[in-house]
Amino acid sequence: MATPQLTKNQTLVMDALSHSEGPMSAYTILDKLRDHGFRAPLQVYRALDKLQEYGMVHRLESLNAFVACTCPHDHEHDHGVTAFTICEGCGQVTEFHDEAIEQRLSTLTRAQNFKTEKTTIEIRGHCQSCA
Amino acid sequence: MATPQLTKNQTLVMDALSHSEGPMSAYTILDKLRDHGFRAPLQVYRALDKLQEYGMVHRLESLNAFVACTCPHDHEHDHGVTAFTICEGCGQVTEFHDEAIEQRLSTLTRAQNFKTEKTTIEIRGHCQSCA
DNA sequence: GCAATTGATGTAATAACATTACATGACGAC
DNA sequence: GTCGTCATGTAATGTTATTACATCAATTGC
Repeated sequence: MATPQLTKNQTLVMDALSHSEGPMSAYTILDKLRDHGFRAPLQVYRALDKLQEYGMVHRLESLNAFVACTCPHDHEHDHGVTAFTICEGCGQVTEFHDEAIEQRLSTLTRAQNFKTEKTTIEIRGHCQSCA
Repeated sequence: MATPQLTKNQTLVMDALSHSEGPMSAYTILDKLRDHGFRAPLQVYRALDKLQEYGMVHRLESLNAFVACTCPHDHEHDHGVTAFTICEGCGQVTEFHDEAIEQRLSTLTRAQNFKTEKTTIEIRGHCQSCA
């Protein structure tokens, strides 16, 4: 999907996430953006929905939080399955992609005639520094 | 981990989940168990925590819901990584395990010196009937 | 026996996350 | 200009999860 011009709110949310060290909850983003006129959760959720649609933001299901995509490419093509390691110590999140896993999952879902729409892979643990 | 004798509340929650077609939220479980004396969310969450610890229940992060483990074995040994397909149509959840994926993830996390504690794999889509 | 500890339970209150409903404004197509 | 569409603003509410504190039962050590 081609990334369209972002709206004002989408830009604000994207910037907040980009400049953050780690993942942020919707309400944390809201608080960061109060100075910029944000008043209600919905403003954040609406922007996040679009940004996810554009592939610029990922939702971490196990944290109820959001991160900017760290993928070096632009977002004009699909990157397939996205996986994350999430450090319980420092909160660091690392995004990665792996063709082999993607293939294998595809084989397995195909075997049960399952039509995949979205795949979530999240690995909780401790990073090298926090082990 | 050897499965200990379940307490009264744990048994009630486990039975509720076992007899359910699909995943249930904590609050849905609570409602089902009002007749059995449950009054507060915490009673459910405490039981669920233990049941997950014993490997008898899995949490579906992308649904904020819980399912009984469908693994045919008893729960006295680790089954490694658990993955799920989740149908958006009928709500059916299928649990599966795959050695190849486990190996591959292990290799990848090892490469970043990441110590895995819990792995979440959830595939949202449509099952054969609902496609 | 009987403190002391541990683990399960009960209850209330609150925190954290997310959505519904409805109103308004900006802008291009026609 | 008016219609349709999309972004926005605001309030209210719904859903999920935790904190804090009190009680009770079983076990241990003395």
